[in-house]
Amino acid sequence: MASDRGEEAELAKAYRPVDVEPGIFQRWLDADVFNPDGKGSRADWSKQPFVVIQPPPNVTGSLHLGHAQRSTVEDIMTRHARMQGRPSLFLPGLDHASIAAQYVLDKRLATKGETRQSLGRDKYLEAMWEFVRETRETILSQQRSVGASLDMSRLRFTMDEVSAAAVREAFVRLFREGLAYRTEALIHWCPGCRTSVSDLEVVPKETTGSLWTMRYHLVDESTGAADPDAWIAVATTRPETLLGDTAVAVNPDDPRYTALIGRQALVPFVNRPVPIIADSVVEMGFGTGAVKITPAHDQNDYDTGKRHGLPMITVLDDTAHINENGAQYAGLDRFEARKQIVAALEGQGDLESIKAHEMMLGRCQRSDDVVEPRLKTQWFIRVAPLAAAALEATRSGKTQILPERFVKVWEHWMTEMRDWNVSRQLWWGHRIPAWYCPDGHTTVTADPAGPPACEVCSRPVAELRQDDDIFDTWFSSGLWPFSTLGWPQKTRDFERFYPGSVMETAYDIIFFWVARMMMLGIHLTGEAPFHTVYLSGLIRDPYGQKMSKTKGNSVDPLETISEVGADALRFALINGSAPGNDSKLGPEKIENARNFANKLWNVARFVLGAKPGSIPDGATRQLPDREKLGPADRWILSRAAETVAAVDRAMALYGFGDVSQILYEALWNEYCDWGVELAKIRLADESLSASEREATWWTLVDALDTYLRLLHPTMPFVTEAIWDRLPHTAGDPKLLIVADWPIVRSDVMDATAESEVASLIDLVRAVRNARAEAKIEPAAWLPVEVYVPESLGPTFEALRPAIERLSRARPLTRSAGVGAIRQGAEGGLSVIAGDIEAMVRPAAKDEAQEERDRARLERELAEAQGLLAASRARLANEAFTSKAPAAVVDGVRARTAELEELVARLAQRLS
RNA sequence: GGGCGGUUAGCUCAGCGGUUAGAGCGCCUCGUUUACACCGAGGAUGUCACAGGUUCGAAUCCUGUACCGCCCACCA
Repeated sequence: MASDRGEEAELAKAYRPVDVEPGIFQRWLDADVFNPDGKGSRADWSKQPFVVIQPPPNVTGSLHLGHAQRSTVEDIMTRHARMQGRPSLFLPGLDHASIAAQYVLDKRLATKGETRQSLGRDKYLEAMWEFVRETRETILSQQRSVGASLDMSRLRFTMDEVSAAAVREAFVRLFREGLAYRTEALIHWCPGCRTSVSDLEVVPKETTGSLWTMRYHLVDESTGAADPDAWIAVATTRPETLLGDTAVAVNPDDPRYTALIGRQALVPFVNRPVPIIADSVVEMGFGTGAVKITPAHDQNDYDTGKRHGLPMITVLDDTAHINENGAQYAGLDRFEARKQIVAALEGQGDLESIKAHEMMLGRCQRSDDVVEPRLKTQWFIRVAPLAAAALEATRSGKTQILPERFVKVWEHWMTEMRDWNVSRQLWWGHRIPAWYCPDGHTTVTADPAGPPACEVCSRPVAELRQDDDIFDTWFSSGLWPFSTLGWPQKTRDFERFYPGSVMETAYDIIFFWVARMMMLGIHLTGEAPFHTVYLSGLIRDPYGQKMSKTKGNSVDPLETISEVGADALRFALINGSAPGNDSKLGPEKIENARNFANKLWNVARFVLGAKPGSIPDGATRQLPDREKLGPADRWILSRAAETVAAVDRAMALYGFGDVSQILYEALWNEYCDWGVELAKIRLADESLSASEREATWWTLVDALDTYLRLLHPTMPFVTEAIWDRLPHTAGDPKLLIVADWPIVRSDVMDATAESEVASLIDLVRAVRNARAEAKIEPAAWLPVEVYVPESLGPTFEALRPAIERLSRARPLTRSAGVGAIRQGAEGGLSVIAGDIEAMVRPAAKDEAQEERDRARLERELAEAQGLLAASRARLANEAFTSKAPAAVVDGVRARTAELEELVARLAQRLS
């Protein structure tokens, strides 16, 4: 393709992404430009490296729109930095996603009649590795199809050896510092996944349950037996846990129960006498005001139990069946046990009532099973000191959170966070490097071979037993920004690329991931892992719902890419979206983006095809000689320079949506609609010298070159394809991806050209408007007389052929004064555009047409008068003139004068 | 229960203290001028949710209200 450069490249009439994109990606790969150390890299190592951190997608996953959007944002930042010459790293990776991967694999095994348990740990892990080998390429290739310029030479997987070493090292350090500890505590248990999960993995869901009110008979103090006539009624949503009850609690201030405090109640079925205790957690107004306390199966009760030193009786096993402590209910599933217990209570007359009850029920994020609080011995990370350091980093500005409104959420959460349970009773993940000896000592080591012996009593390793559990996936994800760079080794990459620049992710994993990276990163490396946290919004369907395959409302990014191309998809995902805001993506938006890609493609076709024959093929691009330029040329160059400045400003604020909008408007409304249209006429103007026509063409090329550079991060494929065919300067690299980001060229900024050309564009618009409103045959050429102020004369003359053609004016005559035009107004269409006045002369007298024109002028007059009145009223307001800034007051004065002038002119035309 | 967003043209959204509130789509009228009908020219459409307040000036800032959405929270 490179060899086509300069030749008359035949381009398809419509932009066809399929013809263009695969080849381009391959060219980038061949040139080795994604790797900042690659042979095609033009990285300037004296500049601050740019490192974007992406959440590594799940190995078993496939691309959805959320990924596509994030990859796009990350890629835009990376490409932008790369073009600025900064060594830029966009590191690809995969997450092993313990629980999610096991969930998927288990389902798969189930179709073959196998289970995790039937295979056993080793076989299961083998199966997992095999599975992961199959799936891992999918998501990576999908990311590439969006155009993500990932440096594949640095691909990392959270289960690779580098990551494993980091996990062990991190854990050992935390353990030695007392920040990792093992204890029995109440944790969330998912009976479906058969593992504990962290607080975050429990999703509370609105559920209609029942509130059962049941009687616990009091223990007769003299006989020690249940008193059939005395009871305390308790309300519960979980009757089956009564098997594990060890108290009944009432509020100490509740007069109804004061007399009962200190007495014993008998738990049904298990016939356990338990104390009636007083605790202020009990709400007097709820239920009966008396609560059964099951410390081993409820967070609240656990706390109450701790406060009162109550026994904790576990009645559920790993599969949520009643265990041996459940008397006759042992072996029953929790819900079956509930049913039977309720029935039994009712049978013995101890069930007072059943009421429907709205409540929040915790379910497993992964399997949707109802999560069971229960006691387990697990490893925890002491979070308070880590969170404090993370908070310090955001408060001091070492790490900035965008958009800012998330800071409050962040602060709140980091302040309230409970210790993090990192043990998982799963197999796919990093096994906890802790060994226990029969004497109860714990030995922890980073050595992959394990410890030689118990570090307390020196028992040989053979007598030690390694912890069966693995770490929560987020523990290894939390090390991602540095484990990927080889930490704890002081590698070259770690030195150069840590800490990262921007961490990009959707706001829904701010706690799961961002918080953990911050805490672990600061603690283990001494530095916050990134300077900026950029939080993206979620992509929703056109109805604002989360997309999901089961709902059938999901847009498949790959399908979209095959239809409209990655560029259009990227543009659609970025345009009109603001950081942290959810955005909706429907077919219209994608179509609009596709149209934009096509527009760009076609204007490039035009420019390439319009090359004057006097310019040899393969000529080097040069900035045209300013002397040879027409006003429209100066205008377009100036507009392009202004656009560079505007894009730079938006980029600095991470306003990628703004960037896309600025470029959309500049390219379509300015460059295509006027720049190219004006240039066409000049290019065909035989009265100009060849060098002048060449200068106009070079201007088009120059501005297009600028726009392509600016647009490249957002739409890498089309821009690369077009740029390839455009003439280049000697210093240009072969590929746009490594070309220099445009600098703001103040030397081509030209305020005079901008305002003069804008005035004449307004004139053309006004003439067109008058003609259309009067319903004049669009194709008709009509004589137009025009008056332009003296100062505009030269520009007007230079653009005369263009104005003629674009406003279909023939002949276009210039009148010496306004008066002359106004005098001959009879039957003509009056046009006022700023300082310029014109008169369009229809071929024949047409009463209806005149009437329509008059109506138009009257409307314009009324409008101008309204505005004038408003302006005058403002100036008449003493408070305004004295208090508003001088510039604003002057602006209104000038505006008023203009309006007065306009009103006078319109009135004169109508008289 | 606490917190955070949102409420702007028929639809989706941008604008977040200063002239006449914008875009895309849709709609209406025209149009095959040799880049583009995935196009061009022109047009219509808004008490910027509501009520107060601050200000010379409010869609924009403050307070409250109403809906909608999300996040956090141990009423069993």
